Amino acid sequence: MDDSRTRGRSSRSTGSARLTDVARVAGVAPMTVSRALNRPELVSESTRLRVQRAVLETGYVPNRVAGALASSRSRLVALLVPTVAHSLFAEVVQTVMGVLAPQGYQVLLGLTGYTPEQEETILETVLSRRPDGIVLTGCCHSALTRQRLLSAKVPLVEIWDMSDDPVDMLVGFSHEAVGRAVAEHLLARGYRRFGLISADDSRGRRRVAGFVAGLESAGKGTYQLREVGTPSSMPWGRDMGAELLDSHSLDAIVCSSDILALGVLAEAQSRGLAVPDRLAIMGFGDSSYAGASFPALSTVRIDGAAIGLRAAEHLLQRMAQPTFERAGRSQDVGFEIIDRDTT
Amino acid sequence: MDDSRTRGRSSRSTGSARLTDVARVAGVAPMTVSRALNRPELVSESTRLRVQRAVLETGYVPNRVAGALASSRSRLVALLVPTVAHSLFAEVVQTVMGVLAPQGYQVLLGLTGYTPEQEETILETVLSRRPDGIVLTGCCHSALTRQRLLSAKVPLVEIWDMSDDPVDMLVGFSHEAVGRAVAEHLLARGYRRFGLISADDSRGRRRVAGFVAGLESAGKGTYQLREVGTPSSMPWGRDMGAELLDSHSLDAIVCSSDILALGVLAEAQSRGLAVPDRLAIMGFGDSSYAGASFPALSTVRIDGAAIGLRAAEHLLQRMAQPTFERAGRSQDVGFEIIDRDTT
DNA sequence: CGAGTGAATGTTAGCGCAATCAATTTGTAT
DNA sequence: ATACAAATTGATTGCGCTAACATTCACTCG
Repeated sequence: MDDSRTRGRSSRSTGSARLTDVARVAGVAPMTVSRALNRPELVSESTRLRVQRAVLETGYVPNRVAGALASSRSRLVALLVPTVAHSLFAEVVQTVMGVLAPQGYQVLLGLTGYTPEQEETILETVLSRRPDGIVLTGCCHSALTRQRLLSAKVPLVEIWDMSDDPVDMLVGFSHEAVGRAVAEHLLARGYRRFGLISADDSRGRRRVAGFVAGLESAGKGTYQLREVGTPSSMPWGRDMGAELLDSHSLDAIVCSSDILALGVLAEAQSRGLAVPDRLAIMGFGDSSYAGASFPALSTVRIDGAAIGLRAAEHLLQRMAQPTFERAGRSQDVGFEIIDRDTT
Repeated sequence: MDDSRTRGRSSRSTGSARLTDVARVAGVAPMTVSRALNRPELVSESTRLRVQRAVLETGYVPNRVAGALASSRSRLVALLVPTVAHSLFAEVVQTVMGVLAPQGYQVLLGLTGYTPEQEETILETVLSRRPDGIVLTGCCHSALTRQRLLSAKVPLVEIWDMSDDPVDMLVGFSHEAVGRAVAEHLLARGYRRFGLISADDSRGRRRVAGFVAGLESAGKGTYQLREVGTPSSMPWGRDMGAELLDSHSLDAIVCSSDILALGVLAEAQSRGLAVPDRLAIMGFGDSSYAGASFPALSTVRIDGAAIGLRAAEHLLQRMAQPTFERAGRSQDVGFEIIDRDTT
C-alpha cells in the first residue's frame, strides 16, 4: 500500500496522501472525493461512505493551501490587534475566534504594537495570504495602509474606534466622547484637581484630549498628565500614581486602563489614603477584575465582546456574499460610566 | 495598462497583478521576478531595481498561497493555547510572535479552550494549512491528536508542561513539582489549614495533586478544595474565597492563578481580615500585577516569556534544517516561589 | 585564443486542489 | 416503452508560484 502511495510521485511531492490517492482507494474520481469532503450534499450516501473509509485508510489530510489557490477562498481571517497582553483586546480575540471557528474560518493573528509602521509591515504580509476577511484595530492608518486596504477588495471591519470615512465596515466607539463624559461626570461629583495617567497610544491620547476639552467646556478643573509606555501594567500605574501624588495635590486620578487604576489603588492603599474620600480613582475598560477589587473600581465600561461579536458577524455576512462591494457601514457600540466605590 | 493586465485572463483569475504581469513590465522572466523578491542576492543590482519599479507600477502583492503550494513552505507557524484571556498565555503569544515575525513567519492562532476534544478539532484544520511548525500548549493529547502529530512530520514544540515522552521538542515545567513545593513552603512557614481554589483544567489539577501529595509526605495540614470554571477571573476568586471563608476556618488560601488570588485578597480586605496574619494568600504565575498589589502578592513565578522565547527559537532552528528529524529534547525552565507580603 | 568558470537569467513542469462543463445514471410522467 | 428532468459522477484545465535544470554571458587563465 505504501508502495502504491509513493510510486511515480515526482521529487517535488510532499509524500503524504493526496486527493488522488484517496480517489484510487475509494474507486472514484478525485473530483468526487473533493465533493464528498467539501459539499457532501452533492454526493450519494454510498460514495460518501466509501470516501470516508478511504480517507481513514490513507490517513489523508486535506491540503487547504492547494484548495485555497484553486478556489480563491482561503477560509482565513486576519485579525490585527495592538497586543493580546491587554484584557480588552484579548477579549476581542476570544470573541472573534469564537464566532469564526464554528464557521470554518481560521485566524491569522497580527500584533501591530500600537504603531502605524508595524501595522503597515504586518498588513503587507497578511494580504499576501489572501485572507477572506480582515478585522483591524483602529482607524488611523498610514496612507499606504489605507490604499492597500482599498485596493485589496477584501471584506474589512475596523474596530475599537470611530471614523467619518471607514474603509469598509466599522464597529467601535468614540474615544473623545469617553474622555469628555468622564470629565463631566467627575466634575459633577465635585472633583477638581485631576491626575491623568495615559498609555502613549493614539486612542489613549484622544481620550485625554476629550477629557481636557470637557474641563475647558465646563470652565472648571485642573489636570496633570503622565504618559506611560505600552502595554499598560499595574506597576506603571503604581509608579506614576506615586509620582503624581508626591508632586501634586490631587482629588482624583483618571487612568487609560483598569490595570493602571489598580496600580494607583494599590499605591493609595499603601499610603493609607482613603479611597475615594481623599483620592478618587477612575479606570477604563471594565475588565473582569474591575468590579472585584476592593474598593470596587469605578470605570468606563467598553463591551469588547460585543465589538468582537458584531465585527465577526458583519464579516461573515459579507464573506458569504459572492460579489464584493463595500458597505460603508458604521456601528457605534457606545460606552457606559460605571460608578463603583472609587469615585 | 489596465487593458494589458486583464486581457486574456481566464475567468478563474482573481484579477490582481501576478508575477507574470510584473515580469512583463520589468522586461524579465517571471522566475527572475520571483528571485528578485525572495532571494535578491541571486539577482543583479540593475534587474533588482527594475523589478522593484515594476512592482510599484503594477501594485503587485505576492500570493503566498501559490508560493506555499509550489515550494512546500508555508512560512506559517500554528500556535495553540487554551485561551489568550489569561496573562500567562497572552505573554507566551506575545513572545512567540515577537521572535517569529522578524524571521518572516506568520502565526495561525488556535484556541483549544482547555479540552482535548477542541484541541483535536483545531489541530485537524491547522494541519490542513501545512504549517512549517507548531507550538502546542500541554502534553495531554488525545490518542488521535498524538498520532496526527507524529505522522505530520512538522517541527513541534509542546510547552507549559513536562512529559516523559514528548512528541518532538518540549519546553515547560512540572506542575506536580509546583504544587509540592508550595505545600512544603507554606508548611514551613507554619500554615496548616489550607483552602485551595483551582481552575478545572488538567494542569491546575496536577498542581493540586502535587500540593496534596506534599501535605501527605509531611504528614501535616488539612485542605478544602474548590474548583472554578475557566478562564479564571477575579470574581471567581472573590466568590470562592468568600465561600471557603464562610464555611471553614483557614490559615491560607492557595490559588491556581494570580487573578484568583487577587479576588481572594479583595474579599479578605472587604472583611477586614489582616493579610497575611489572619489569612495568607498564594497566587500562581507572577503576572505583572502580582508585585504591584497591596499587600504584594506571594506567588509562584513562571517565566512565560522564557518559555515562549525558547519554544520559538527551537522551532526556528528546526525549521531551518532541510531534513525533518525528531529531536526528542525536553527543557525544564522551572519555577520560583516568590515570597511577598501575603504569606 | 579557446577552454573553463561562475554569475545571471530563462524554460519547463509541476505543487494539490476545485471550477467548469460533459457524461452518465436514476427517477418520473406520459 | 419513451421522453424528459434531476441527481450523480467524471474529465479537463488552470489557480500563481517556485524547484530543477538549461542556457547565456562575462571573465579568467594557461
